[in-house]
Amino acid sequence: MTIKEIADKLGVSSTTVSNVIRGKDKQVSPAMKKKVQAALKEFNYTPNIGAVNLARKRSKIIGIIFFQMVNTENGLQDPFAAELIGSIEETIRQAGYYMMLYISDSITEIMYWLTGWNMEGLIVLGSSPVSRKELQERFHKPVVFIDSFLSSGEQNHYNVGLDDRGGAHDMTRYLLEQGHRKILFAADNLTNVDAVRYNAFRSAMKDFGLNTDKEDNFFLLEPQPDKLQKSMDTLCEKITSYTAVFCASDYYAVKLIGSFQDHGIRVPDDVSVAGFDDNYIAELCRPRLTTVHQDVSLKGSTAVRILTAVLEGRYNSGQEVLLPTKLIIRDSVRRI
Amino acid sequence: MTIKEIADKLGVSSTTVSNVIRGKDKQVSPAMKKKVQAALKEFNYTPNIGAVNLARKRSKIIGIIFFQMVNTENGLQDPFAAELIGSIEETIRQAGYYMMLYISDSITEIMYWLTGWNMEGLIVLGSSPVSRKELQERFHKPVVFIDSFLSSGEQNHYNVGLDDRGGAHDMTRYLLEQGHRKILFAADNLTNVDAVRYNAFRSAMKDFGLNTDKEDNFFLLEPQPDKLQKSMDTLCEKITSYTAVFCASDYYAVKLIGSFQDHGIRVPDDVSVAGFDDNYIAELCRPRLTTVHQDVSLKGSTAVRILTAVLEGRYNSGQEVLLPTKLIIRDSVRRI
DNA sequence: CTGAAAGCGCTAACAC
DNA sequence: GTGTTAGCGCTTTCAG
Repeated sequence: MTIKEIADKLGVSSTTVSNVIRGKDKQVSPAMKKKVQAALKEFNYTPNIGAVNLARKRSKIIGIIFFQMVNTENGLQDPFAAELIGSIEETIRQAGYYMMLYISDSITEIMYWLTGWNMEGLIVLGSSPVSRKELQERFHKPVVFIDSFLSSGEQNHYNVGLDDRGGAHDMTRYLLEQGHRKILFAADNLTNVDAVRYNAFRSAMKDFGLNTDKEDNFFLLEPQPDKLQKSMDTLCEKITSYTAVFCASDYYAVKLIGSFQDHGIRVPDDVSVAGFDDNYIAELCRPRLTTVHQDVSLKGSTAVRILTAVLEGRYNSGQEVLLPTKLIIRDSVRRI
Repeated sequence: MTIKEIADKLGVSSTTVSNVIRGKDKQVSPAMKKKVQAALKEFNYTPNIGAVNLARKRSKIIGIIFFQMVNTENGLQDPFAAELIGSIEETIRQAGYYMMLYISDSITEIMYWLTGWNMEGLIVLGSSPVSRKELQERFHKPVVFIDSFLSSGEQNHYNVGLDDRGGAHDMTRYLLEQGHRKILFAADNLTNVDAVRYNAFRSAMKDFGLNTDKEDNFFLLEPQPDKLQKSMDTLCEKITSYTAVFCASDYYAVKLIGSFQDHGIRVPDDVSVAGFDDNYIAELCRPRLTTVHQDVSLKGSTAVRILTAVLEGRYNSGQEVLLPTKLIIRDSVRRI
């Protein structure tokens, strides 16, 4: 059922129908309005969104893209990405936009998709720095990154991140307060967010006058599925000289607790373990994980809100938003 | 850069340009073809997909919808949904379609979205039976359900599910072989997939000449966040008369193992626990979970493959596809 | 082999 | 108030 068909049935022009549809009421008589509205209802009219977009030269589509991260399987597997997408979808829908998802690391493909659909804006998860620059050059609409870092002078780009610094600092302080001195930080890389977390850990240690030597306080986990177990085992052997390990994510923390258990090392009796993120596994495992909480849904909705505000010309805050963290004390760290 | 602009620059008609773009080579001279292709490259032409769709009266969009399930939070939180979406996206993209995601349980909203975007097909996750019938009446294009059930005579609808029956049967057999006789089945409902699993459990028990009384072998978990812990506690108190519990999902199994531990009940020494799904938590927790594996990514890609095959008129298998399960024996069930 | 013209469903000046 | 008309960017007859 098209506007024209409705108009014909009513013996009026399509402009009139279009006008009442779009609420340009002032230009149409009350009687006509009633009549048209009745017909609209009767024939169950639904606008062809594509046609509207073509005519209005916009799309109301917000693209969500995953730059696939290296060394990682299907990025959507982890609950973090899932919750994020869920909250993004909800916020987009409520704002009257539509969402298209694309997972790729080919800038060519991405650009084709972006311009082909005339996307109004973009939300990027897991940005890789390489393609990042090209994006900047070839896509001239607002883009909001999640957990990324803006370069200086980056126009029309926004970022919603986490106060990783504060979170890691708080956790380190807590470990120190519980009497721990020999603490190991474990992560699978030392870039982006993980670097921030590690540096905050380090600086908190330093403030306490403790050893800050990377050789001594950092352990690199190999993320590849076939190598991860081996690095966990290595860590288990090495652990005797430490009383606590602070993992860059809950996933690794829980995995590590399991490995410790397999090696007959008790948590937290023999060694304490702390995580980061407060995933749903943090409360599922035993001992329950002491970790740093972040509000993932808020991250997603914030990203969308910034984007829509920019699109509608009503954004006036900074390009960078850092969400707060919260220390969650459970059972995997003990006082010594 | 539009077709017309390119055509003007080259001094040819837009039809010619369009022809080479669409590979209608036979109708255009090799020389012309080269020339146009060069221009296309030079000006970095990208078709306006919306315009193409309008002209061709199709959309190449496949809609993915979540009927929000009752009693459940953001459905996307769980890793199952996440992995599913990931594999669906990948398969859709590779098949040359686009994906739009929508989470809603309002049939009105859904219909608006579906017809407004002229979706070519639909994949439904977590269907609720109510809206299901309306969908059937109002959307006359192929829809593939995941983990649902087709009513007889349902036209143009497909379902990809799991051999839940076989999986639950295998697990029950295994528990019996390990010497268990008093087995409790725990789930948060007795509909859909969970009903199939429970019935298969029951029938395997019956085949073994064992008690099949629901009062005695079924425990209802209250899924609401504030009530779940209480039902877990109740289960823990009740457990003395059983030697094993078979949970309808890994999530509950792991949660239950934690609760048992909290109550000083050892798994698998005091009681065995089995799960279903083989989530990534199944290998993360301790003891590692004995469970029934399903290939979630395959589920997603199968759904998309069926849909695209139907759309392209090359589907000739049944409306119902049941994916196989596999028994995964780990450490949460012991021989008694 | 190439091009003119109509049309996909809708919007937006601009007349009447 | 209501209708006419010209597009939005592309495809697709149908002539030449």
